[in-house]
Amino acid sequence: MTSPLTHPAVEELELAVVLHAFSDPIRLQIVRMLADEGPRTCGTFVVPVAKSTLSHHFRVLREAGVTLTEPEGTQRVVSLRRADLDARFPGLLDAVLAAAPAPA
Amino acid sequence: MTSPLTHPAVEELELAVVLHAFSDPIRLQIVRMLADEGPRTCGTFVVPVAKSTLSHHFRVLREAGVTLTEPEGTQRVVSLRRADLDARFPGLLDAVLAAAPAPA
DNA sequence: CAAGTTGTTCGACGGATCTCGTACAATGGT
DNA sequence: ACCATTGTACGAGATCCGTCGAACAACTTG
Repeated sequence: MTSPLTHPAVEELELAVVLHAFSDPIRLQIVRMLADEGPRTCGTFVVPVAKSTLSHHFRVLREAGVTLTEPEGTQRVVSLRRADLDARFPGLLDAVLAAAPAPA
Repeated sequence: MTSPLTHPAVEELELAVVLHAFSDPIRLQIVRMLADEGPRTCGTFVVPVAKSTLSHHFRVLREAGVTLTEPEGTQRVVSLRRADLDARFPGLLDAVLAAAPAPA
């Protein structure tokens, strides 16, 4: 609601940063939900953390270039930057998703 | 030289832990060297950190299940657990290696 | 305009991480 | 035996990370 929502460009994505974004159970869960059910607003993610913590994770994912966050009224729609990730790190997202928990 | 060199079993490998092991530039560099030139002793890795720091990174990689460390006289031979990683997280190692720096 | 909804920001806390230098252990060679 | 080589273990320090609650900002709706 304040910041200009900065996202890194495709050529700016760094492998170590993206991997670090993936290396947290909560964020992994978020990525999995995004992959399974498409873009959603922040509030629809049911994870066992406080709202501010969830906001923190969205920032990490966004700044790493994993997700795209777009304002939409009072809410924010979060989506996976699948094409960008595939272009920069071919196969990485698929491999992570294939191995991510709760594949059911 | 002291510890019994514990390695996690294949079924014990955790995605978040492995990803975290990959999410450091130095360790990424180590993994790349291992993939490119096969098993090597600890001392043959030329990285810009102190010896004790390098030892720390080897421990992180080993405990995550990324590498196998075997005593060999005074030295220790480090190798990639490629088959185990592929079995547990298909495509992950390849994707990381394909995206890792210094692909030349 | 007032109130409610949605999500961020801030400060704080505990714990983990990366880094180093020094000291130590284990093996091999002289 | 003694020493050199190889790598680990042990603090220690600085930084970062994940977590929370409380306060704030932005937009929608009554």
